[in-house]
Amino acid sequence: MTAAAKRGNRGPMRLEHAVEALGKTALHEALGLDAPAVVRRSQDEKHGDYQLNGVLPLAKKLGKNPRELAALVAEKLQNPSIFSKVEVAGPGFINLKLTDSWLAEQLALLANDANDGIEQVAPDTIVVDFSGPNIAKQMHVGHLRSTILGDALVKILRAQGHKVLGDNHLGDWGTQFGLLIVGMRTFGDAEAMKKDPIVELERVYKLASEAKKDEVFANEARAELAKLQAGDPDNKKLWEQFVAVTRESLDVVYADLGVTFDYWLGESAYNDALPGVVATVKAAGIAREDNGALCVFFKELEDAPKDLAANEQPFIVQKSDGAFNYATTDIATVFHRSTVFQADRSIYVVDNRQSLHFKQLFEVAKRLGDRQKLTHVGFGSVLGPDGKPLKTRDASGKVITLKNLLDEATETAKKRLVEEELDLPADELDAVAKAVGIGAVKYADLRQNRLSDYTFDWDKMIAFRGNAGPYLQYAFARTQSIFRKAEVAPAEALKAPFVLAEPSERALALALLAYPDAVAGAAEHLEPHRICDHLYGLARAVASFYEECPVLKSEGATRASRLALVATAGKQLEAGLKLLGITPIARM
RNA sequence: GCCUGCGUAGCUCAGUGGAUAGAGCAGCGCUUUCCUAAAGCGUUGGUCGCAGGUUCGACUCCUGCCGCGGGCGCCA
Repeated sequence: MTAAAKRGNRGPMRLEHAVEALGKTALHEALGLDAPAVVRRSQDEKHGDYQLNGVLPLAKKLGKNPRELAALVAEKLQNPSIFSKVEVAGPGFINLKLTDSWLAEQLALLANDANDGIEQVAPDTIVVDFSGPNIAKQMHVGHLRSTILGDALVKILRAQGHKVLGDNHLGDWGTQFGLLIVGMRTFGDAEAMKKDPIVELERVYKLASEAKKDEVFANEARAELAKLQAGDPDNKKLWEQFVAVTRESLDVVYADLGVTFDYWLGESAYNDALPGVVATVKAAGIAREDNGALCVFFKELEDAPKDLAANEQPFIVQKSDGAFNYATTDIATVFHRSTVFQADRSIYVVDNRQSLHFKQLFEVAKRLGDRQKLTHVGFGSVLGPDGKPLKTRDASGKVITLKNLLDEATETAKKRLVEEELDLPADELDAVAKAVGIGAVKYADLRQNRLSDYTFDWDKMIAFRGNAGPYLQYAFARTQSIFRKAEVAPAEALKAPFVLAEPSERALALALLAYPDAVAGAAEHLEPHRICDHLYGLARAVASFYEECPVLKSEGATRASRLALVATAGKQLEAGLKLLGITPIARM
């Protein structure tokens, strides 16, 4: 039984699914076969609300005239309580217009649904691995994508009913610590370390990275790393200090962003498991030694995926000096998620540049018997206005740390709020400014397809105009403003029957009813920007509705219905913003 | 060289094999005695990189080419 069937007629449905199902039934009745109805929203409203495209490929297959076939199907679709118009058009499309009363009925289900209409699925345990910053570095704009995307994905999957574990897989182990230890001894400034430890760590790390070109320095670093990994107490103490200092600076940014994790299992958490991983890989017979390192060569394996086999690049599980690397750690992490977390799926929200590594990792994990569904959610790089990878300083020499960006966005929002001279209580000003500023930064990142590179434009990001975070917050605030004046609680208003008379009321209803499909699409493709698109469309529908339909000045059933529309829109904007990790504000 | 991603309006970007390819910004014009103008309405703007192919139908799928980026041995 499907989730929708289980729910019976008590909960709302995904509208597109519902129409698809009606279409499928009609195809079956008319032609005696099962085929997808291929239902899509109409691009142009003069073609109706939805169109059924499935007849055309069938006509080809059956060798029949598509328009005649479409006419047969259209006949079976006749149902005056659901469709006000069923029309064969063009080469064999069937245009469908839904009745106002059926829309109103569906809308009432949606408005009063506990999950805002989001389809509840059979729950999986899903680990979302995101953010994963490195020790000794401040977060910069490049870290935003993984953090924001991952956080949104956690929330979206949770909203579907999954058990989701957010895991921050910190880069807290490995070669860089040898460098840091020697670097601190050579270049460290105790005063600076007290004053602004993360900045000092970063400075020292940069110097050490330069200095490692010198063989003596590099050897020293390797020796200190070996000591650390062997459990040397002095080095362990230093390592702990580096991690703690970094963690402090990270916590400030995560607090600003409102991002939390269920686990902080960095690379160091898997140290003890690494020898076992190597043993397992050896036992599976998929690796061999090459130049002293233990490597998996995919072109030597049976049935290896073509792109992996075509690549010379081996997957190195143990280095020639016997040490382990990130491949080893990542395999251990996969095992941990399977055995300890009982995860059905793991999702890695990591830069596209690591896509080969993840393909290799997933293939190896499969060959080692892991049964999780492993997915790499990649994303493009952050580019500067010149189209090149973003510098850590902008043209004016300003350091683009994430903290600086968030602070400036908040400042700009605050300035704007003061200028507007709204009736905002003074004690709310800072919180609202923060919600607006940070919401703008998050939305600017989330609204784009994650795969494309991202052109970072500081000014645009804090312009707060058009398709931007503050516009959505503004749309929500306006809905709440109406209820303050109406002196009715939105939850009460929702209970009124919907009357869809004006075109903008109908358009708003259609926009609202598309939410469950948008969330399902975002979850299926792991693309939060689908929710951004939906919410922006909804906010526009609400704005147009305000122009055409006075709410408070209307009367009787019309007023009650309009209040219900505003309440439903407000509820959905609020829920949708929360899925994106953006704070809805009742007053701005 | 091999692998991989991208190329859509002046700029930044959407676009499930379907009808006349859409937004925002920028430009031009209009709307505030009216529930928040961070808004609304209108308008200008396109060889969907190029060439083939598959298809009733291609921005979408396939092949080749051009252009830009990323990855390519012990960093992560």
